[in-house]
Amino acid sequence: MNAKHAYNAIFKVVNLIEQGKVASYGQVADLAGLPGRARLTGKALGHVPTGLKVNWHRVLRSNGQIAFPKGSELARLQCALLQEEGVAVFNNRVRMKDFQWQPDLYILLHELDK
DNA sequence: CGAATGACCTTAG
DNA sequence: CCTAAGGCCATTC
Repeated sequence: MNAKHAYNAIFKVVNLIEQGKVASYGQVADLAGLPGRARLTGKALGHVPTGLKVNWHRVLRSNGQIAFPKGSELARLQCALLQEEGVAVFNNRVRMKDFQWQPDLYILLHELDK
């Protein structure tokens, strides 16, 4: 599997995350068939092809923290986007217990197997 | 081609 | 709560 396919798989998984829910980089990597490559997820989200819409703001660190330094432009943006979707963000962080995405395995297999 | 660099993770202290 | 260390690996320099 080359990098291009990996990126596609990642984008696909990220776009499957439902509104009002969040997932971690590692979780996305796993579901995309890239176990142990959480960093690649971050890499991918940092190089989204222009014109392609990706729900990057629903992806957080495994502990629920936003991956950007607090106060940075991107952090503020991600915060705002999440709150618009009903996800409570406190001090640059989300309570994973309350908002973590529970993937629908049926849809997941159906979507990724093509 | 080797070294540095990340939108990371987990465990241990 | 925090730091440190070890693992991961595509991309860039």
